[in-house]
Amino acid sequence: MARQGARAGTGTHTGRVPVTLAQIARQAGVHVSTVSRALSTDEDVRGGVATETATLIRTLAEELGYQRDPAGAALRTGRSRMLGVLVPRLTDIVLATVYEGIDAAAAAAGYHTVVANTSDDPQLQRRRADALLARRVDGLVLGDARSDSDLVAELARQRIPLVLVSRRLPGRVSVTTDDLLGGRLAGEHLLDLGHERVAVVAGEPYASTGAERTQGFLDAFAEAGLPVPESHVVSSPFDVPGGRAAAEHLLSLRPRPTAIFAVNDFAAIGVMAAVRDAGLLVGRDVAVVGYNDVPLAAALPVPLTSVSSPMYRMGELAATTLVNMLNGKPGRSRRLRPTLVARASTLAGGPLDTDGTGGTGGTGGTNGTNG
Amino acid sequence: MARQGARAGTGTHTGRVPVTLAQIARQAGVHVSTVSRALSTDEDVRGGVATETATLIRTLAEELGYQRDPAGAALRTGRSRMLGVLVPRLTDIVLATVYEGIDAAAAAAGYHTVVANTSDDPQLQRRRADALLARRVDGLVLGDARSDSDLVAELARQRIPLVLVSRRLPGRVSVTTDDLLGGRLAGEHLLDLGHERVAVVAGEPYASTGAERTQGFLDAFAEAGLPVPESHVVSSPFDVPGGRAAAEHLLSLRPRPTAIFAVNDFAAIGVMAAVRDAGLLVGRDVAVVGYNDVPLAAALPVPLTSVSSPMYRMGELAATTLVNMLNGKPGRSRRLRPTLVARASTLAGGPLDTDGTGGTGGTGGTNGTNG
DNA sequence: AGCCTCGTCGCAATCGATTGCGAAGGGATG
DNA sequence: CATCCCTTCGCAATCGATTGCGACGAGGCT
Repeated sequence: MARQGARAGTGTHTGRVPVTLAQIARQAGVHVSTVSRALSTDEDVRGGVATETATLIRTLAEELGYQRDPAGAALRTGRSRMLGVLVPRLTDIVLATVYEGIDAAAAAAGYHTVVANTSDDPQLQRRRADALLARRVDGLVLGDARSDSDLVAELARQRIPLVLVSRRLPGRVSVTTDDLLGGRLAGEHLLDLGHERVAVVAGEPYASTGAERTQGFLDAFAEAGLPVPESHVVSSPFDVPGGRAAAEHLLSLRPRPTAIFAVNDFAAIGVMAAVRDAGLLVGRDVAVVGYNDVPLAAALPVPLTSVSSPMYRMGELAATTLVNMLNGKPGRSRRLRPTLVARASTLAGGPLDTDGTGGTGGTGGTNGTNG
Repeated sequence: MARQGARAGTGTHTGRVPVTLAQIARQAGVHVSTVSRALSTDEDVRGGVATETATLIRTLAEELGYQRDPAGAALRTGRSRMLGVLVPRLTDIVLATVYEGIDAAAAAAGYHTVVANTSDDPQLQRRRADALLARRVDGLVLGDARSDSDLVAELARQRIPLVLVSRRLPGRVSVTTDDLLGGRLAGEHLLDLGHERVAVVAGEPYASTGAERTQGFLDAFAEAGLPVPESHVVSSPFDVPGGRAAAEHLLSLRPRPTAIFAVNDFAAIGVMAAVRDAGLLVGRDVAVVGYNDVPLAAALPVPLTSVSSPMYRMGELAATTLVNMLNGKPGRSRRLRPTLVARASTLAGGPLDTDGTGGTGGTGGTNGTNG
């Protein structure tokens, strides 16, 4: 029965007592239900209380430093005002950036978020989703949707409000970049530079991102009358070692491709390493294009040409979309427009870089604010 | 009054009805209080119910797919089983890794975590902390403690259980690496290589990490009879542009330093860029040492010598420490031991690297699991 | 003047879990 | 055989917020 008194925020006054609706009601000389209504954000509800009474209650609440108890509210309403977020890995700066956007937009709408890593592992995805649901989140933002898993379908069948982000899935509400277009931009860029023998590091087949970026790229070359043979398209993990291994294979082909498109910047960094190891020069002997334009891309010794995608904005939109759905509005998928940022990895010897060494770019943030 | 039925997890059976303690009690023919006790994790409490009854109830709960409603439990007990985490930025891979450790350990102890970015901004720190407290988190893990702010003191005065991670503050429970030792390791490494004129990119003065790493480094050189002049120690942001700007200044000094220690890997990457821009070769003309040994350090064109710190483990320990404190045990600070990983950025021309170009290392994960 | 309507607000139930207290029962002991 | 103790479990209060319903009073309308 011993309950420690609720703690007040760092902000305002108040001493020890847990300030509840009843406290305010007593001081205002009204019933708690009136206080509840006066403090509600719902317009219709607050309309039920006289303006004068409402302002009195609100100033009183302010003075006492009242903060609604989420547990009480959640118990009564059945909604927790918490959103669950699933990502492959938070140490991946792409998803970390998306998550920052999600959290910012959610906070602006009065929601908190709880995030969990799934390592792109179907079993972990299920476990983490269940854990989030056990926490009674009001909805889910999934950043790790796999086309070879039925987890999303199951969740949808349970009528759990959810929005996909970064990756798409047919028939689901999602917020992504237009990966087909992004891949096409990469292809057209290389076509403009005169490349005819190109290869693709295509990422994991279960991720729509890799698949669609690859498809868009292939479309561009096919339409130009230079179809890319299947042997020049290899899948790989979305990381440095993955890109490196894939590129080692591609560079062993004869005739050797003059350009490689990697569907992810980290894989592209691995590609660049493999190019160097083969005794070739990135940008002159082999052009490299990445995807996402992470801050590091511009800071590399040979700055990386990359398709820039609005990651933070994607997160924001995903969160607001989900919140709208929770408010009864229908969810609508969005595809954001990517742009290509050309740098030395495709332009060495060209207008932007004449000596092939590159310099370190350096406008990029690549931040490390820790210590 | 219309409450949507609680949703069951993806896992087990159950149909529509929200399965509560009352449900189970009815089916088991006992009172809800008995069910509550039988399902409690607290040994003393569960002892109060007969083993036979307990197992019956537990299997029944399992079959029905019962999941405790966090709101109800939180309302009654006053504890939410949620931990708040504050970090400067989640897009910083160092703190992201620490956070992954925190979350994993918290989950293992039955806690969820809620994380928020503060951008190292004192105002944001306060706002985010208040928001977390309003969510009634049971305790706080702070990864962004500033020596020039009294936020931590205020929180402590309010008797809010908290543990610092990554950065220390005098008199507070913290889990960090031994940054004095880490700085010393960097210094001794350069001394071993015969360097006599060195410089330090010291990070932000308000962060204990930068300050102590710098101090340890300076101690090593002072004890060797080669004190580093104050002009060779400059503070800077913990990011690439910050390190770059600081290094540009340091490289303009005459005589030029032969080695630069940056208290953070990202700053070190900026240093390397400045060295290249000055027409010098990293590792031969100027040695560079970083700190944290992020996966990228090994994957750079010139692999970066860095002081490796157990970031994930630090997070784990911080979380378990906080959970212990919540269980009444006294909190004890921990300082984990860092190790130095020597690579080409200090060894070019030496045993590990003979041509100065480095190759791209490549065992490092530098993962990007997204798409 | 009487009746109806609308604006305000109080009443009380309700959400789900926890826990101090007390009661009932069985077994052990004097 | 009576008493006491211990084990096991039920009772009911409680946490804080929300909300349908009903009551009351003032004002307007006929």
